[in-house]
Amino acid sequence: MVTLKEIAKRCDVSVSTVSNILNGIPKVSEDTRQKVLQVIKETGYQPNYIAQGLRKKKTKLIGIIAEDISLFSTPIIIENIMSYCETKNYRTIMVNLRLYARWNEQWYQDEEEYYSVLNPAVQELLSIKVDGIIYVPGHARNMRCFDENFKIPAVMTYGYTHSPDFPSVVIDDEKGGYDMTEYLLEMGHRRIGVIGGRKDNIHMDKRLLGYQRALFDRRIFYNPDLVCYGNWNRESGYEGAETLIKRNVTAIFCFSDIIAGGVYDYLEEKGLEAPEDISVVGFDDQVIAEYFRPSLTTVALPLEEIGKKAAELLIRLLDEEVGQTEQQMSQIELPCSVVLRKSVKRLL
Amino acid sequence: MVTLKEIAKRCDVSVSTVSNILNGIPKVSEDTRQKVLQVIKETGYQPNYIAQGLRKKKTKLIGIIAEDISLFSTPIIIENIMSYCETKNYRTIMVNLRLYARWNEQWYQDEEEYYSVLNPAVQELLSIKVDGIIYVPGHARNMRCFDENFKIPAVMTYGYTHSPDFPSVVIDDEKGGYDMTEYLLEMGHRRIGVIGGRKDNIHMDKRLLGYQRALFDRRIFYNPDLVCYGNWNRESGYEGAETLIKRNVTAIFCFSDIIAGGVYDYLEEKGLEAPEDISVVGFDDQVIAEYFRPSLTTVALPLEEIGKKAAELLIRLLDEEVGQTEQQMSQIELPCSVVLRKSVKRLL
DNA sequence: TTGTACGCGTTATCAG
DNA sequence: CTGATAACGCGTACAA
Repeated sequence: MVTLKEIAKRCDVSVSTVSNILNGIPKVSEDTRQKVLQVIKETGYQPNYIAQGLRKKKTKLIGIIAEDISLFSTPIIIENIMSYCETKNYRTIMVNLRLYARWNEQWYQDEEEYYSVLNPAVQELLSIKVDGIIYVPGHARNMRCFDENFKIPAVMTYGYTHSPDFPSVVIDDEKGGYDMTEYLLEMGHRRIGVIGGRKDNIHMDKRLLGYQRALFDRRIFYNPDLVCYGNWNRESGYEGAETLIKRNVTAIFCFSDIIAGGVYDYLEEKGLEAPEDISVVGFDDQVIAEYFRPSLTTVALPLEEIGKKAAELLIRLLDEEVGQTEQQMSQIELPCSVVLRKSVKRLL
Repeated sequence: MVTLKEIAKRCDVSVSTVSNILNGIPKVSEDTRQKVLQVIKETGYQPNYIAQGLRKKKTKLIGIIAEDISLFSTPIIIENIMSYCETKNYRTIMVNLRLYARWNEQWYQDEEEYYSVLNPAVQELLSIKVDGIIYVPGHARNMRCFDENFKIPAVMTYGYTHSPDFPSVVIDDEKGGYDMTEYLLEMGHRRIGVIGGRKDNIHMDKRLLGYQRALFDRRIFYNPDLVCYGNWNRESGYEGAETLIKRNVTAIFCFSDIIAGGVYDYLEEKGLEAPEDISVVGFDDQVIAEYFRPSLTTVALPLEEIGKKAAELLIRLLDEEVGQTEQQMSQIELPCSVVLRKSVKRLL
């Protein structure tokens, strides 16, 4: 690694002079300035960020903790965090907890195990002296990643912190559920089945709430028999489809695209076709939605906006040294959008 | 951050004593040992890795440079790197170049721009004092990421370094192309079309070479008219299908699953069906392959193995201080595997 | 323009 | 057995 000292030696000047030049301190002769800049260019010198931070107390480095980068939502959020940070001259670095690969969905069960993975990761970022941290979980839930006396600013994406100290940027699941249900109602559907995840899951509860509210606004009775709980996976979709079709629904609202994949599986097996025989919609707008036949009408998550907003929030915290007062927006909800494709039929 | 000094103060001992206890140096009374360990547990103290590295010259930290974590192959490779590192008690940290998001496929064109992104990322990892680096590109090509006098060990995945200093772990594209072609031949196909990427692309060239060799081994003449160059995307698949079907192929070998998606688009539009009217196979075994109707027979990349092997190589370099001599295996090729699904029909 | 103390948390060394 | 202190690395700030 090329250091300041080396540059100084090559130019026969002191480290101070080189440092001054780099920091734009004017009291340097033009001659030495040119010479030093030349050598810096030749050697490709770049400052050691850690050493800089040692004195300046600011590293201009933001740490990202991802629960699992293999989940479809994570890279998109991270990409947008990074993109925004770059425009504000912050660099980023990332640690990956690999929770999903490690424990396959069970990670939020055992607190102790969770912290045994989280804490070293946090320590790693603190060692590096990041100025702030953004946390990117795999799915929405109530989070307690950092305790109250955590020293540096942190922002939560996707999850709920319920803490004014750590703002969170979440998706508006309820409105997503509402909008899609409203769309199906608009298309003439009245018996709309639902297949989702487990009962205590935040996504599940909020989307279902939106579904109920949309029905209610049209004065349609909510029928719990048309709601299937499951595991967010393809099998749940298959089983849910079987149940719901027996109960004569005209449309199935899957709370994930993967579930919709299972519904398609069932339809294919029974020789049925969407949207002719039954309408199917999803949630997430994963890449696969576009490859389904027929392509899947679904609800797109505002992942780009989440990343951008979280970065924006953190950097504001960092640059403006906002007091606790300004943190009214300690929770920001971002809207989903319905993406129309070809899996819904208009009735009548 | 809890520091050694704090622990020492709380226990009324010196930092040296605490440090000795943590490092298992035996000349400490059992009493103080217990007390200190107790306090360490209570406070959740964890050593500052950077400070440790300052003296020990080893941080037990491995840096990963990803060209773009949004590409399907990257998270899988990284996941497996990390998983292996963890078993060997190495921690990992990652920087993301975002090349794809930045320049959309054009990143390998302009050297200067490329290095303007790569160099700060490398510097970031060097600042942090990682013990070694693994590079994860978005696609295979010849790489010169690090110059000869780069100080720390580095391993390349996916790309070709052609340098004994930096071993690379790559996929055996040629054998992948061979095996799939051989499978199609085995199924009775003789006129097999190909749709791939651009001409100078390593994946394209090697897969095509495998295709040719498989034909040759069966004494079938290679017909360049049955090979369509393109952009690896859905549109290329659509256009390629149009061309190849006019030329009466019975099977189309798409060099990516995405291309196969375009072929399916074309078939649907023309009222044709795979595999009845024509057989279609892909390459990559992305998640979408399983959601295609009919599900897509394709070639799976050894991404897990790449990640694991790269980590293994790097850690061996790190732990054993191998001399240049032992680095015979400066390039390791890992085999792909054919995944049979439902998009191929047996002829006759 | 230069010399040099200082910032950080840990470990190594040596004295008590 | 325990503790004081130097050293590690590199860049910045301030006095000279």
